Amino acid sequence: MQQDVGLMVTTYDIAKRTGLNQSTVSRVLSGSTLVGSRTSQRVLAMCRQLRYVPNLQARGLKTQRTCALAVHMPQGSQTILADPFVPAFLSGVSLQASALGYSVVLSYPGAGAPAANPSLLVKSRLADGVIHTSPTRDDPVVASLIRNKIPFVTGRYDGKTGPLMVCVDIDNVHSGYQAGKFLVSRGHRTIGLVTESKESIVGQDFEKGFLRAMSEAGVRVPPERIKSVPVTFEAARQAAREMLSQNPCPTAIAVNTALTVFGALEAVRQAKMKVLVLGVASPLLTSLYPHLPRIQAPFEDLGRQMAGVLIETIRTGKAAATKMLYTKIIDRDETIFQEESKP
Amino acid sequence: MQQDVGLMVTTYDIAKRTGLNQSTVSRVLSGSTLVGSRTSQRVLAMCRQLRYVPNLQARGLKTQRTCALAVHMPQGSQTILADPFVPAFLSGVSLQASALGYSVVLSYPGAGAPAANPSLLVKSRLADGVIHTSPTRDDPVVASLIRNKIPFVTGRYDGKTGPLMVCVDIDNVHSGYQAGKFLVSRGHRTIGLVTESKESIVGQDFEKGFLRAMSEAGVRVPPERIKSVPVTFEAARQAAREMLSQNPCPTAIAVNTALTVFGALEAVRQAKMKVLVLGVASPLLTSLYPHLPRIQAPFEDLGRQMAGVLIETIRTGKAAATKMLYTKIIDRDETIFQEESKP
DNA sequence: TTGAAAGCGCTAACAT
DNA sequence: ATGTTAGCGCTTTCAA
Repeated sequence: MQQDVGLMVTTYDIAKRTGLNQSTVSRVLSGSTLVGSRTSQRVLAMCRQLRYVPNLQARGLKTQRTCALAVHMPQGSQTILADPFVPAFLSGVSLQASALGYSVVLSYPGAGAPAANPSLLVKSRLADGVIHTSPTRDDPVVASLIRNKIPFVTGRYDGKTGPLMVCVDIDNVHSGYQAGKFLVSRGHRTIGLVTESKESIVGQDFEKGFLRAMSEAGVRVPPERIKSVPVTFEAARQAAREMLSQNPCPTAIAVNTALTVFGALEAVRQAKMKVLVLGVASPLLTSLYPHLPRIQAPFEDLGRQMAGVLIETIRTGKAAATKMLYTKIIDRDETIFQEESKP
Repeated sequence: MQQDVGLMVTTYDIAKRTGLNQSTVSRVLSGSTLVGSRTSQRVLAMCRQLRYVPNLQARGLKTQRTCALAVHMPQGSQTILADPFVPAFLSGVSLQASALGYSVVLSYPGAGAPAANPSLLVKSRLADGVIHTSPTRDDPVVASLIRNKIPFVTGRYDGKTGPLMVCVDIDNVHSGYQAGKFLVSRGHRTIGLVTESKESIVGQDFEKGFLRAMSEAGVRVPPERIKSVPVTFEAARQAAREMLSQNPCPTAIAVNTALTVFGALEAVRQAKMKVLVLGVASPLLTSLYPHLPRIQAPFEDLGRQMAGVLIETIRTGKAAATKMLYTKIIDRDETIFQEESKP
């Protein structure tokens, strides 16, 4: 039995105890092939015995890598504090990162020096690249990342791109299209749409896909049946209520965020009408309304993919290809609706 | 204007360009007083000009610190993926950490080598200490942390403690007590209780506080009016439904998790009864039922406090004092209910 | 196949 | 008040 010394065990200690050179120990640990299998055994055994753990700071200083990803959360604490997808997303990032030998550092804006600026996170050698969730239009953070030649991945972005920048996002055009196709396939012809405000690319894309599906089905959607609202329960309820008082009244309403669905559902409930609401799934939605079809957005997978693609970019030194993820529509019987043609 | 070289700017570069010694540059940057204010100016100016960013790996290797905290998330991906408080908690941790000059690394279990074991996170010099959310009974992670002399902070813990271990938690006895007092003060005398399963310390504490309030008010609570359920919507709905069919029927039900409230509310709705449900607040609860009193748990503050206390422990080398945080009851008119005496 | 030696960028004695 | 020097623990040439 080995006593637990408080001091750190180094490769030098392993070398001393095995009678080998410190660099040989290092070779064994980095899996070098140019080392005898006998010595390799001895070294490995001693590492276990002394509970050797490599010092990542020392390794990183030498190799100029950190093997860490920084996740930069969006501004607007209000939104982000309540976002039900943050846990799933972070879990995806973290699992994929650690599967590829990377760790994850978190960066919320609003505070201390390096955390505020993602570029500094990399320049100060806290991470090798940045996951920048939800870019704004002409995002200054994106500009800074490009200017500083930082490998990073972000969502769909319309502005200037860079050689180490990758976009991975959920395809909201596809999502809206599928939602539309689904409702049509279930016999609906008078369909309302509640999306987040016009500013949002997410909302715009969803609407575009939705309208394409309508047009393919020969369904006309008058402007009063499309409402863009702030992402709040109350705004969504108002919008849906107005829609329900129209003539003709929609038989279904599509909603593109996980929060606003509840507002629309409440409006329907209060109006005591039988109108189908098709919205983005959250665990709570399924609990509250178990027999409702829903749009399932792959947030954990988004985290996984972003981490994977970023690591690839870091390793190869050139941007991986843009990647799109697709939402699924889960029907009330838990089957998956899939319209073949993607827009 | 300075051209943007891709290479890293070091203190040596600053020294060369100012004609000073590299160690003098280092002194200036670490705010040493034994340096002339003239030279200090020159150095700082040159640092700005060359956009110098300190290399934290090098600094850490030398100082044997990382200035980073590891946050270790609990097991059971199902729960954690849906937990609405994760974002608020992480934001609190991150903001407080960066305010004190620390960064945050994330560790979800279930994957790669160092991430799985919080002790290794510190031994591999990825962090100086660990935030271990929600310990289990006789938690092996806690044991490992103690054994390895790792500074860490966790929730309320009954088992063996260690010299670098701190507990910070929300006082659930107090929470249950306040909930009980509040309901009594509003005239209720027949009150049901739905808590999470008997195994959970959180649930036990809440029940203890609740019963104390009842006993102080001279209200007897028969066992059938207390139900411990798994933290699911369905289980809570069942439990509440049974309770509503009892005779006498409760006029109020207290619920101690943010998810199960919805189940209880649904049961009340379906029974078409006017029974008050007092549960833990989530953003969605306030949206869906705006005119309901609620128990507000300070999760962002919990993150802040855990980070603060952990950093203190790291810096001083001895455990900070245990700290308790209190929930608040927000009444329907948004005022805060506060019973003076704390249990 | 292994050893010797240099050095990543920084801090912190120690010397001046 | 500033310069000199020695490492922190590791990887990686270059020799042997």
